[in-house]
Amino acid sequence: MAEKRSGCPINLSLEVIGDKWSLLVIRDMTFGNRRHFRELLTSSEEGIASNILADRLQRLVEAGLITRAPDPSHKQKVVYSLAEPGIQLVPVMAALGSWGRRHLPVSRELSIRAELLERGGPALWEDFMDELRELHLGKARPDGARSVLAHLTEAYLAEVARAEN
Amino acid sequence: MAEKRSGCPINLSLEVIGDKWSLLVIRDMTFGNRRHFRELLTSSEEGIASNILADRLQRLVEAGLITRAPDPSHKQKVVYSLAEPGIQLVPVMAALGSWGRRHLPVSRELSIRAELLERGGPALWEDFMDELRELHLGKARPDGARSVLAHLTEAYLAEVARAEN
DNA sequence: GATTGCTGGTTGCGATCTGCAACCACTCCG
DNA sequence: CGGAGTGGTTGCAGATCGCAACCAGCAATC
Repeated sequence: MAEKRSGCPINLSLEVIGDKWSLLVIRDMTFGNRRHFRELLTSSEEGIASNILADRLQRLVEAGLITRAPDPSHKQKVVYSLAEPGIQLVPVMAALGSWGRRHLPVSRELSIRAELLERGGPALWEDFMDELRELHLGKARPDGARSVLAHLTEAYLAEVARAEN
Repeated sequence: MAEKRSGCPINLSLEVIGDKWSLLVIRDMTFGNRRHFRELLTSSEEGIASNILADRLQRLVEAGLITRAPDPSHKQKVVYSLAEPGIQLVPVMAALGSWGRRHLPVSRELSIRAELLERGGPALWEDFMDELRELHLGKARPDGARSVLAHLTEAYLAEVARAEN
């Protein structure tokens, strides 16, 4: 954070999320709705180490992408939430997912969400971001608004079930 | 490259371009039309070191994002070109640029391109990618097709000139 | 035909980051 | 009180990074 190699938007973005783990943490919070340290640690597909996770969470809080708050239900628990800048990474993850799906050896189960995000386009991303604002920032939204998260998760689980048969 | 922590598209993408330099090299090739080692080395806003540049170029070639070819005009010269997967990173860079422009302390000159890419939307990106296919892959395209690169570069230079006054 | 400069790199080395495993203080539940 | 669960911290070996210095081959210059 001290550094600032140049004022280029791409460069500055990379200085914040240009490493192998930060965006995966955001991804799990966004698509997996994981909010606690242990959830992020043990449910990670890639097996992040606890010290790396602690470091990344701290950095992301400092950078303003996520927030950290005590959980009233348990005095030692901590809830991590996406802040607005973190929520707005949805299009970035969608673009990255589309690219990876096209050019890299992805697994079908894990790429179904990327496919749906790509097909849904910006309109779907906006709905998803509104849903995240509700989940993470407590902003109410109109009754009957579709749950993109549930849609994505169902599709993922269906693929998992299909792969097992 | 040997690793493959998971089959998630986002994770796999990060394993290829998830570091602080790879995407900057692609950016300079894409928006600055830099094709030679020295160009990439000395014109880099961020001051990449030569060993890092050499390493990243090699990795990007191995990953299939760019190609390396001898330059007929000078037996020791080498030309680096974007391959199709590298060209298709345009939407990723556009998304990353939009995000950075919104949430980070960018400089005006360097963010004008991100702004134009954002305003132009996917239609502009497609034209730009077609132009890159012509420049890097030699694929002809219809006469009279607009040059997005020239447009972006002019806007950038105009901003530089404006900042000096 | 020696010099000078440009070409794409390589080498050495210290600092930093990564990844694994073990450990810790605290809190809630029974 | 005992045990499971909480968010982490600590130690340490190995990999990676980043800077600076250096290098051999080629081409134009003097």
